[in-house]
Amino acid sequence: MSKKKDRPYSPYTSDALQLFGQLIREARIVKRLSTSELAVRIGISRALLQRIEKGDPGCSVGVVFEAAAICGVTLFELDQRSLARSLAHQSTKLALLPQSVRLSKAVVKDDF
Amino acid sequence: MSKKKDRPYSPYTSDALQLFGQLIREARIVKRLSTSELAVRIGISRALLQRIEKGDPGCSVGVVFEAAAICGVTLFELDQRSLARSLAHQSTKLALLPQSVRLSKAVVKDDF
DNA sequence: ATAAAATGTACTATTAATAAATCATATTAA
DNA sequence: TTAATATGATTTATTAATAGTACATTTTAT
Repeated sequence: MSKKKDRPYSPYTSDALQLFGQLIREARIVKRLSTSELAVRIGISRALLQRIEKGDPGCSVGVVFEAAAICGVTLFELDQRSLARSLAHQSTKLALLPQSVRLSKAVVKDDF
Repeated sequence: MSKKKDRPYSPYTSDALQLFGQLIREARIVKRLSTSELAVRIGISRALLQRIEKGDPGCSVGVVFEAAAICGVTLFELDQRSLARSLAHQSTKLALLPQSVRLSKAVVKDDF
């Protein structure tokens, strides 16, 4: 049976997921943690951690990021402080952009 | 009511999720795409895209990465080819590590 | 100013993620 | 080698994610 959604993912997404999972797995092994031990630290089941390490796209992004954080795998190649600063900066930048996107009709009366 | 799981996320994870969502939002606006238009391209509902842009940790990592990919937001700051190469390299590296982690008993008879 | 359109929320039904338990297999310290 | 243990895989019950819809609000081109 197996009624899973089977969403189409781009190769870029699939590769990124796999790479991310492998980075977590490598970090875990280097730290000499078993899947059970790490799962407990993250607060998830061992089965879920195994899916994360395999790059399963169905895992929630929060637990995947948390697993990375606890393993010491950086996100955006930024440490905690740099990440906080980037977020603040990005928030400011975003506030300056238009709040809603609408297509402007007739560019400039379509001149010349 | 409201029986949501309420997992504890570290500040690092929360910040990373928010930043990621904002990068996607910025890219969408710069490309002059409405949330509806982008959602269609990603193949998800508009509501889900809005949760992604807000940095909701409950979204599945696959759709979040796919949204980024379609918006042109890079993962690991790598383009498609570099990402594929990194994955290949990481796979090789991982194959050289021990397949299972076990704690070696009695470090050195606990001497000091 | 105003009207059209985008965004923000909220609700429900359906589908999928997750935890927990179990068993089989693979791995490694001794 | 072998015995202990980690890993892989599966199954079931529970909980949460997602799509779809609708409606209120905000935004912006005119």
